[in-house]
Amino acid sequence: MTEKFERDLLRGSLDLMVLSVLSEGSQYGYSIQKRLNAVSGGKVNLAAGTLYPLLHRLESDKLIKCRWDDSTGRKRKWYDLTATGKKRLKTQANQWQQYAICMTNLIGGVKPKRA
Amino acid sequence: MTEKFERDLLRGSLDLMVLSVLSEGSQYGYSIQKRLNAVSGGKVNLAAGTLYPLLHRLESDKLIKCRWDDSTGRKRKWYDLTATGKKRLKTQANQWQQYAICMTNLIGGVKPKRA
DNA sequence: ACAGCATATATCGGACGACTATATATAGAA
DNA sequence: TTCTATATATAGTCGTCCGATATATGCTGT
Repeated sequence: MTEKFERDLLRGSLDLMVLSVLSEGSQYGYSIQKRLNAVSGGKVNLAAGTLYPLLHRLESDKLIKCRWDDSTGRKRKWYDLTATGKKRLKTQANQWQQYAICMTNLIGGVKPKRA
Repeated sequence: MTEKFERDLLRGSLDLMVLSVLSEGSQYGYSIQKRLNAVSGGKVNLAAGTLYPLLHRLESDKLIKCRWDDSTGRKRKWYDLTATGKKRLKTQANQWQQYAICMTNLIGGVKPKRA
């Protein structure tokens, strides 16, 4: 059931999704994956081949930073937002909201299949 | 100034945008471009190299149909939604709204865990 | 008449990212 | 031991958004 969102619908907001999740606190890749899945009711189900390259990209853009840590009993790569990342999160979220308003106007105008 | 939305933000919803515009009635490529620009306050500014291939794709998917007409004084390629296209518009709009809810939750701070 | 610009459509090639497939390794359960 | 879930990684594929480029017409100003 719970069908996934279409591929390209997520493109362009996946970065924002991950940054948002990380704004809740430290996470590692796998936990981000599970968190997004939970929050979306199963509709965002990132493949590992999507997630890890994405994290590497965010890291090389200095939006997030990582550290290996096994003090929780298992070796994991923990990620945190950088200051730049927090700023980016804000501007991206803002832009997304403007985009959403625009889309809502467009779609909203769809409605009436005449009386 | 009105900056354009980031490239990939629109990816995945451009089809929906165009279908929405066409639900208002017959339009030709150039007018769709101008209409989206107006509705978005200048933030959606499709390149011709984006728009026309997109229209061709929607047409080959039988979501829209076209006819050349110059009775308005100029030769233009007019597009209309097909029955399939109208159906697709509804399901896509619906899916987008679910996606928007999901994003809003995330951006909104995902808020309180448990309880 | 002509220049210049907006209108109008079209295609090609580049860039980039989501996804599939594949690989590796460890922890816990059967 | 075997199987599954956890955990990370990369290579290759594919779709599409966009810039560049091409062509043609209509209008406006000089």
